[in-house]
Order: sequence, then structure tokens, then C-alpha cells
Amino acid sequence: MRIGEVARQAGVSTRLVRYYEQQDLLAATRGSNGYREYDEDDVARVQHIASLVQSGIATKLVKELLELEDAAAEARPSCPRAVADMLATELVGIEERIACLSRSRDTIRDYLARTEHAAVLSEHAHDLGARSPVE
Amino acid sequence: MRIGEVARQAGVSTRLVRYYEQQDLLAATRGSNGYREYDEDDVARVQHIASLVQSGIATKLVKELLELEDAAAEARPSCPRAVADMLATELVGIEERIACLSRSRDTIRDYLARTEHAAVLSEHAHDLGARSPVE
DNA sequence: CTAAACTTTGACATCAATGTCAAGGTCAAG
DNA sequence: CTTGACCTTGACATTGATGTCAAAGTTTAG
Repeated sequence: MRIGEVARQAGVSTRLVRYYEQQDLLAATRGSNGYREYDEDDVARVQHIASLVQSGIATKLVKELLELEDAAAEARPSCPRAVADMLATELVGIEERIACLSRSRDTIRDYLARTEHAAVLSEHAHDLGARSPVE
Repeated sequence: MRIGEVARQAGVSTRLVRYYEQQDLLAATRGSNGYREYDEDDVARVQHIASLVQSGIATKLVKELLELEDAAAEARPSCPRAVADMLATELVGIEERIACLSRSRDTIRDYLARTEHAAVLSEHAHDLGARSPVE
């Protein structure tokens, strides 16, 4: 599949797909004509990247995260102490974001639930499971 | 307390505090000398704003969220259908970010737990409760 | 073959969030 | 009173994530 298709399926612009590649977050094989070629996994990867970036994760960190996932297989990975510290720091940053967003999610949900338009909650029904603890 | 102190306590630059005020996210009383004056609640508000912005929430939306929280008291708020729809849309956006960040959090945790530096997890100990479901 | 739709690279534009610097007022300690 | 630390406003610079446009090659449908 070519760039236009992957962009459409992932819901981003082709510009961004190229940008992600330029930032080393994504690799594409090239056809003999020079066109980038992708598969379904790439669509998922692009979606993942876009989500992370929209969540305020800098592309530099996104790259690290993707590498961690790619290397998820390794049973007992080894990394310099400094890297582990950095990751731990990023981890708390991410945890803080989650807590913060969870709070806002609850705020919106509670608000909507009390308006006369509570119905929109079930329309845009997503995962209206039990309120998860703020973690 | 003045701007330098609130900025220090909230962990942001004074520049940002003024920026937030300019974006109507924050209000300050003014002393007779023209200096902005804040209290502890403002520190919390600034921290909250900064967290939201760092989570990729645009200031325009942050403003909406803060207004919702401020108006949390109203028992049965009324809002135009269009506003409710907009909030519902933002809600799913936020839920997606939470899911995405939760996944990355798990990735980092799992990775660190398998390295020889698993200790950093308890050092930067934060809330190491049971892994919450990805919601 | 031709026209429309796509792709490539590269440059330039934009927008939001921040930093930084300057010129001047305020305040507190010595 | 003077000096250093802090505050004011305002302007300008930067950075990251994007959009947009242009010139040129490619592919595909008719």
C-alpha cells in the first residue's frame, strides 16, 4: 500500500507520515519507482505514533517508546543505568498525565451526565465501563 | 504571594503564568503597585493547567475544562446541544489519549522491571499499585 | 495517448507554547 | 541612598508539529 492509503487509514495527512519517517519513527520500503510502500502493521504504527504525539509525547520520546516495544521480546534487556533513570523519569511524567487526563475525563463525564443531553454519552458510546480508579 | 513564588511552587516559568493569564485560564488580583497577587489555590490551578497543556490539551479546551470544574456545583447545568456534542467528542479524544498513555506506561514498566535496574521503579516510587485496566 | 490522481523532494508558512531580552518601576537589605 | 532581586509590559526568537505549494516523475483509467 502506498502513502496516501496508509495516511487515509491511519487518519493523518501524508505530510505527517513523511514527517514521522524523517523523525526516524517509521521506515518504509521503496518500490523501484521510488514510492514508499507500507503494510497494515505500518498503519497501526502510524496510528500509535499519532496518538502519542497528540498526547503530548515529543517525537524523540516516541522513538524511545517504539524501540522499547519493538524490543519487547528480549527476556532480560540490559541498558545503562542512566537510561533506566531517564525512563523512570519519563514514566512518572506519563503517570502524571494519565492522572490529569483521568480527572478531566471524569469532569466531563459528570458534567454531561447532569445536563439534559446525557444521551450524548451513550451515543458516542465508547467504553462506558465502570469508572476506573484514577491511576 | 507574587508571581515568582507561584511559578516556583507550581514548577513553571513566570512567563507561562502570565501566558496562562493572557489566555484567560487564570486571573490575578493586583496590588496597588500593579504586581499580581496569588494564593495557594492559584498554585494548584497553575499546576493543573500546566499538566493539561503537557498532556496535549489545547489552551482553548483547557479553558472549557476549567470552567466545567468551576461550575461543578450546579446541580443540573444546561448547555446547548452543540456544546454537549463538542464535549462528548473531546471526551473520546481524552479517553483515547489515556488508553494510549496507559499502554506506554505499561511498556516502560514492563521493560524496566526486566532490566537489571528494576530498582528505579521503587526509587521513583509513585503509585505502584496494581496495574489498572487499560481504560 | 491523455488527463486525473498520486508520489517525490524541498521550501516556505503557520500556530501554539515557550524562551529571552530590554527598559523601566518596586522593594528590601545594608 | 544604593544595590540586587523582583515585577511590569512588550517585542522578538525559537521549537515542534503541521499545512501548503511547486516542480517533476508515475500510475491508472478512459
